[in-house]
Amino acid sequence: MRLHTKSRYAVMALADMAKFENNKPISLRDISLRQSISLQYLEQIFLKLKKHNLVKSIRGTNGGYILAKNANSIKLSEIFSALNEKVKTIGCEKHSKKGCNGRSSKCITHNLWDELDLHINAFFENKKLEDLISK
Amino acid sequence: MRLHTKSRYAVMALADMAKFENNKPISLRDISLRQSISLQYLEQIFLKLKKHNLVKSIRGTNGGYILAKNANSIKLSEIFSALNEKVKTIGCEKHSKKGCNGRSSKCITHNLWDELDLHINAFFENKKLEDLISK
DNA sequence: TGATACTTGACTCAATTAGTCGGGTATATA
DNA sequence: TATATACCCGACTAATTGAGTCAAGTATCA
Repeated sequence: MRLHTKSRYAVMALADMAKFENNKPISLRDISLRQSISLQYLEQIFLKLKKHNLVKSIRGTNGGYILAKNANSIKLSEIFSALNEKVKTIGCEKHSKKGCNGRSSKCITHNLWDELDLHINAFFENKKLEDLISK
Repeated sequence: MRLHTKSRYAVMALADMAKFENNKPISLRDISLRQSISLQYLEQIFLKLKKHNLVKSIRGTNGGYILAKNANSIKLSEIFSALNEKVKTIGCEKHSKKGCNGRSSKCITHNLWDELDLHINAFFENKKLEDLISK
């Protein structure tokens, strides 16, 4: 069971931004150097973060990204959903009332995976970006 | 973020056994048919379950497997650990006090992944095999 | 006008997982 | 004692898919 690097890097990068915030745009180059993440990989990630309104971009010289909202109001769940990270219990359509694995009824463990999903999402729902940098 | 099929099938198979338990060994063939899991894949899975003392095997005609303990005392965490399923936050050695990603210090999100790990494990720690079949 | 930095799609490479194959061995039952 | 059943186990294949790179942009500042 693993998280994708994109989600992990997204959280790292945003935490980095929150930490080094000073009203100026932060360039991906800086984040790349500080967090040891390839610049071009970061570009892919920030494209998604931007599309989901977690960051705003400023182009050109001295450009970069700024957080679109305050770090204390960005939930980790938003970041993960921007990156399309989700719990996949393959074969069981999540929340599906229909069958699993092509069978006509729900599989014997169907409810379990649903619960697990809720349990994990609750974790991300209750964590804010700010929680990562304070202290 | 996904579970391996082996872990999922292991839970399904054991739940199946708990459900159809009647003091006789249950053959993998039966489980295979009921749960639509390939027999040979089940064999791989049960090898591990056996090594971790979750099931006992009886060889020969009318052989099969029986649960090594009562369904209400088998924690899902035991099943997952038998199958080597674990949360991997690659790059950060779990619980490591040393650096992440080759850096000298802990990465900015290190504690987060530790917490996530604990959170997920707690879920499996509190679930018993029996919980899946009652009702 | 040149440098900086965001934008975007396509592509490669490697790892890992899912699942199969085939040849065992042990045991119950007829 | 023969035979069928069912566990045992290592090796192998095939496909996915994720991680990360490449290349060719476009916008903006100084």
